[in-house]
Amino acid sequence: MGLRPEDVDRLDSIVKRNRPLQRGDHLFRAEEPFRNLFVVKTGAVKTFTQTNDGDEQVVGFHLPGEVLGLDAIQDGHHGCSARALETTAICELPFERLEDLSANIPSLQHQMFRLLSKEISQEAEMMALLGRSTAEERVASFLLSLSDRFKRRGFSATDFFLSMSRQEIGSYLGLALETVSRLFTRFQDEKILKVERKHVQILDMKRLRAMVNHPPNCERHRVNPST
Amino acid sequence: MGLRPEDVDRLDSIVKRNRPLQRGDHLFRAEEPFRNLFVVKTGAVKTFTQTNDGDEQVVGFHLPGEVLGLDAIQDGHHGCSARALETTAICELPFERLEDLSANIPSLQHQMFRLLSKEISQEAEMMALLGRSTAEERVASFLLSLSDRFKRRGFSATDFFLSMSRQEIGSYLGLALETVSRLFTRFQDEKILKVERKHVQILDMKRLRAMVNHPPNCERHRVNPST
DNA sequence: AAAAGTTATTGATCGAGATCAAAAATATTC
DNA sequence: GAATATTTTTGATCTCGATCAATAACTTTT
Repeated sequence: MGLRPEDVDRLDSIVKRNRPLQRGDHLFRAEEPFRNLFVVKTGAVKTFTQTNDGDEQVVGFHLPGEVLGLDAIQDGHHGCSARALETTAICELPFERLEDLSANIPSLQHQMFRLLSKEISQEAEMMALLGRSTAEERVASFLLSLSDRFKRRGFSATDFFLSMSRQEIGSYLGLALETVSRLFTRFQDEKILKVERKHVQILDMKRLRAMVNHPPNCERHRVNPST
Repeated sequence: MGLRPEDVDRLDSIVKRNRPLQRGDHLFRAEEPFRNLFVVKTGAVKTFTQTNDGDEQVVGFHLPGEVLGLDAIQDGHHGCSARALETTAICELPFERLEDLSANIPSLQHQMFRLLSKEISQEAEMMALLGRSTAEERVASFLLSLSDRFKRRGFSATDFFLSMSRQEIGSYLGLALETVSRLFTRFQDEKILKVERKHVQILDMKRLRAMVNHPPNCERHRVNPST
């Protein structure tokens, strides 16, 4: 990432490695004071908030290489809770030490700004998805996003396991769990996917991509027209 | 913000002030190279992207004191376009210079991290809103958000002008413009608002807040159940 | 391996909000 | 200020996806 080897060592020296989390273990809880950023090494984590009517709203899924806790820098408290979706190894980065290092290593400061900015871009994209698309488009986007992220980490882009339930996917995408399930079934009928419970294979990446770029009813029945 | 006076001078020395934008003028366009962050001094700006079917998707409204361009740090290109909604005064902050200064002024670096983190938190909140709430809740949230932001800047929290159209509000909230219009009418009938085209007065802040915290059908007809 | 609990699928029904349509109010142009 | 264009309001209808319900598949416990 453009850091000199000796700077990498300095960064490495502040990283704490803990014993792995088991499925269901909390990494942190909403309202807790913020001390560390967390990086997923292996496994998967969900972040979520409690809605006013008591049930949980998933705000993100975090795969290996991804950072958690960026929203908490703001006021020193976590705005959401984080739980492991499966056995998960995590690194801890004490944020104060990271700030000190950043002030002394310009390229690290730059990477930090980029990291935060990337999070902002991705969330903006998600807002656009939630604001305008059909259920079909949301599920397709979700699968493509997972596929990309697995690929980037060296896993298969077309054959992977979902570590989250239909319920959690639905909550994240603003859909009922039944709708998610039905779309998986439909995509399978259309030979776009092979789905067997948590095991997903993408058979026709092209058509999946086309769903996101050219939603089914481009002229009529759009969610947000300006015609 | 915890900066020493001499640091404020240094920060001030890199700020550029341009002539005001007129309604409809572009501040920047999607894909353009990123050089500066922008701060709204007076007026209002919308940011938006083009959807694949050609029309515009509003991703944010920016009022005095708010910063634009944070999503572009990531890869050096703007991910959305920005246009003035009314006559608007803007300050420009050359980002490279800001990075240099940040490396030398720890409290400035800290403020930068907080600023980026705040943007992440706010977008996460918006995602939650788009993911689970009814049209009523969205419009109520939107009005409360504007009210807060005006108040923070010393304007009236209960009496203000919308600089954006119903269309733009709808696009931002993931609703049809007709739905926005109908809700304004309904809130007026219920004596919660007085709306006269762009002029909004909040008559019953309590009930408006209650809509966001206790959505109408808390038990049934929720968008995302987990019962 | 049977029992109990979870999670996922599938079907039937219903409603919030999108879409279509037209009129009314406001803004802009000539 | 009449004419044209834009924005907003209001009404009627329709659809996607939520909700309700029941079964099926899988997991965990005993």
